[in-house]
Amino acid sequence: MLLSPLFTFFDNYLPLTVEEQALFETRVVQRKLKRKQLLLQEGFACKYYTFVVKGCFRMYGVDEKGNEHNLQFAAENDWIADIGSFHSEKPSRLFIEAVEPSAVLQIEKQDLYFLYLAIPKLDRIFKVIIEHNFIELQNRVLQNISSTAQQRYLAFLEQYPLLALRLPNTHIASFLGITPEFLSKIRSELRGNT
Amino acid sequence: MLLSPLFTFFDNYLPLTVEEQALFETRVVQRKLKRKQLLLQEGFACKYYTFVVKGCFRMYGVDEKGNEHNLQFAAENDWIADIGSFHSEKPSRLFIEAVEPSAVLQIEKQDLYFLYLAIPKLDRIFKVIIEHNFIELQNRVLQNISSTAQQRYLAFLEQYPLLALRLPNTHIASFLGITPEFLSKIRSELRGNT
DNA sequence: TCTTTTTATTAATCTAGTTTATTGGCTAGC
DNA sequence: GCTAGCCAATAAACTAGATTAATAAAAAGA
Repeated sequence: MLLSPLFTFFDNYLPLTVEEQALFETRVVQRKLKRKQLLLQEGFACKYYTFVVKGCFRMYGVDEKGNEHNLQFAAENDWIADIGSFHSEKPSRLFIEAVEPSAVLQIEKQDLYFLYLAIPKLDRIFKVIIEHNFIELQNRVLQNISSTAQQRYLAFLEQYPLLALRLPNTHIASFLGITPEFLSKIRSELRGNT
Repeated sequence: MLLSPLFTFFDNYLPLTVEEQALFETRVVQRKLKRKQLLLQEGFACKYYTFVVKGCFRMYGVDEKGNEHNLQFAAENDWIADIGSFHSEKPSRLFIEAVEPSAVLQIEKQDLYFLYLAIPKLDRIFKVIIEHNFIELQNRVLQNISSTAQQRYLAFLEQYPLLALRLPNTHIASFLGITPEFLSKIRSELRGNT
């Protein structure tokens, strides 16, 4: 069944009953995306909370010079959305793009709000999910303000070994806040090449 | 009354009933701190979720060279805790220090968990609080990977004008991920001095 | 008020990371 | 199985920001 990865994911927090799952199912839509297809575009409100079933996404901002900066990646069993824009319905400043051919489940705001009321434990579940994401992000900020690019790259490899294999280095460099050229230099130094 | 700032704070999300407030009161302790006094020390578990009634705190990590890196500030009506350590009860890698003489309200883990069960809307409230903090942190990460130190300093002044007046520049520099000397240079450039 | 500790500033030198340009290898999609 | 458009690597010149050191200014607290 299509939603089973999502319910399995919830099982890690608080399992939903069969009735709750049925209710959830009526409010979720599935979608498939090709490589480079956008889930969210700057200037538009983020309409969906998205759960990744298969594939990989990146959320990024574009600066005044036109450079892209990867803020977040999301692969299987991750959620991705511009949460601020989702709740406020204001235009987002971010993009979300499929890095690979992907499959997702999406919930609209009105449906998520309905589900929060109908299934109170969802407040608890999403509170814990976002707490986890918050902790991860806090570690990243601490890394950013206290470590060199090489240390951050090594930490990235350690924390996301599978993502590191799937993503082009240029996306990893952008996530780390350095240029692809400098990442290339770091990699060659780590290799020990002259 | 001592807890009124906290209940006023909750009113911005979902107001507590008088009964709920009374219940809350039995699980909260107040505490006063002198300048430089620690709420949390590296190596110890973070025992409390702390709400700042008066004063100002900084949460920071110390790197292998002994340099401090400010991860977060918290002033009146902010919450502060090492959330990961609080839930897991594992030793924290962070410090929380009073930057000014301060007054706080604190909840222990067992009490917070009790309150989550007794007052279900607290799940909702804390979900929204942490969502706000998450969005703020995400903006900061995007800034860190995409802007120069000067741009980050100007953004800090704009976003936290009052904090900028209360905090020594050395703490602001550490928050921005630069040295105090370089912040001094930025400030002199902004002043237009030769 | 006075003393001690903390904080801000300046300047010279050094380095991590950027910019720009060029090359060759891949791989997606036809 | 070709071909166009990515993507990785390298290198030289350049710049944002770190480091070191020394002095001035300002708060804290008693």
